Amino acid sequence: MGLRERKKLKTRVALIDAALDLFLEQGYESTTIDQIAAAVDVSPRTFFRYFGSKEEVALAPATDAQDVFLSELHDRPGTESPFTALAQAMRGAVALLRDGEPEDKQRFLKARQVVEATPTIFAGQMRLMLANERRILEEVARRRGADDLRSQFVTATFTSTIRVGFENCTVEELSDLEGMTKRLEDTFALVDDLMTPDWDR
Amino acid sequence: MGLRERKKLKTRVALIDAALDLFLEQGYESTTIDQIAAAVDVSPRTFFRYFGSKEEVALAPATDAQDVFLSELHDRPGTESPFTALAQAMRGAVALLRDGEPEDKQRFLKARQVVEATPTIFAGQMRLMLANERRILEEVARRRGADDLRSQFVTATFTSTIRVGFENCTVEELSDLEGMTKRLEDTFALVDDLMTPDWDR
DNA sequence: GTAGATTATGTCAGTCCATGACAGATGACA
DNA sequence: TGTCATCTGTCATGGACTGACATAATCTAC
Repeated sequence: MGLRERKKLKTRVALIDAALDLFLEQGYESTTIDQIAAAVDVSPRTFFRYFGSKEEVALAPATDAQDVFLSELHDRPGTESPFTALAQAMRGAVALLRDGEPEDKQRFLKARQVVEATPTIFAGQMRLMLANERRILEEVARRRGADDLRSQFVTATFTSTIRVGFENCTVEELSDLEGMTKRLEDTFALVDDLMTPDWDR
Repeated sequence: MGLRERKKLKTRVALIDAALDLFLEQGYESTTIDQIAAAVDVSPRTFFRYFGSKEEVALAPATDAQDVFLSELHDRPGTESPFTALAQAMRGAVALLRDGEPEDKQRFLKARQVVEATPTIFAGQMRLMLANERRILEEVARRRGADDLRSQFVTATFTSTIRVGFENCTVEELSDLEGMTKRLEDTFALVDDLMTPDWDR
């Protein structure tokens, strides 16, 4: 990797970190692009060369996490039922974060706090999840061998499950991956309980 | 109702109609507040006295529809299971729209087209639905006698069901309540199929 | 290492969304 | 009719974003 590429990556991460710290400190709305840019010592115009909007920088960690999830999903064995594969991919993504760089984990947790505290950002995350849902649907349809209403429902149920799991996290659990994992497992277990056997086949 | 009050209501509806027509004609992003205000012959500043943001005017019909739904939900008999009550309330809300003023119906369908065509507005609608979900959860928890994870899941499943039903609408079905109704019924039937008996009790 | 091509960055000007302040217009009501 | 409350327009401002252009940094080939 050349110097230029490394420098860009560094600036990008610096912008995300500066933005998240400012958002947590003084709130998303009252933080200006000028402040974020000044903290990293770049011009405001440069900020917009890295991120298309103020919202995008707040959602960058979530976006990255979703990419990790999708990559995990593609690695799941084809024998697993759709929902099992989705749940396992989620566990895999969380495990990667847990065993990875502490800085990445911190960044992810900070971003989650910002998302949770800011309605407009929360809506943006929903948009991300729905965009992702299309790619998840492809995988579900592939495993079930049918791109129909039922595949859509399986996919939407997974999205709901993740969402409800996250929503139940208390403030302290938001800064702790273990707590988040437990909430997710509880919700996965409930789905197993309420669905008819092979509902996702 | 006094003249002043009637005039305000008239201006509000005129702003919504003008905005929706412009959004459909030239797209949401490329429509300016100035254009909307000019079409109704008020100052741009006045627009913001009726709507807090450009997004709000696009979501006004959706907001009204959700209020109707909640009111229907409260009217459902207490003997119905939570999910049944939710589905029936939805049917009731659609029926009200079908049998009501043709203009209201047209406005609702136009707004749905704009929502469907504009990602940022779509995200906004998600935010609306999630805000509503809290009030729906109260009703579900009341009927089940427990404000727990399961009540949350029932509520989230309902939201997903509505969303999937709407998503499946083709472009022509978006301008036709009957088509939308059929999609919703298909999705309700699927839920009945995939869930264990009394899953929502 | 130097020249020339690429690409990143800063500066500047401009548009649009959104909000506060104030003054004038209009409906409400005794 | 006169007074009061409320609505509206005008003006000024700040902050998000974008296009255009010049400068500076990196890369590539020699």
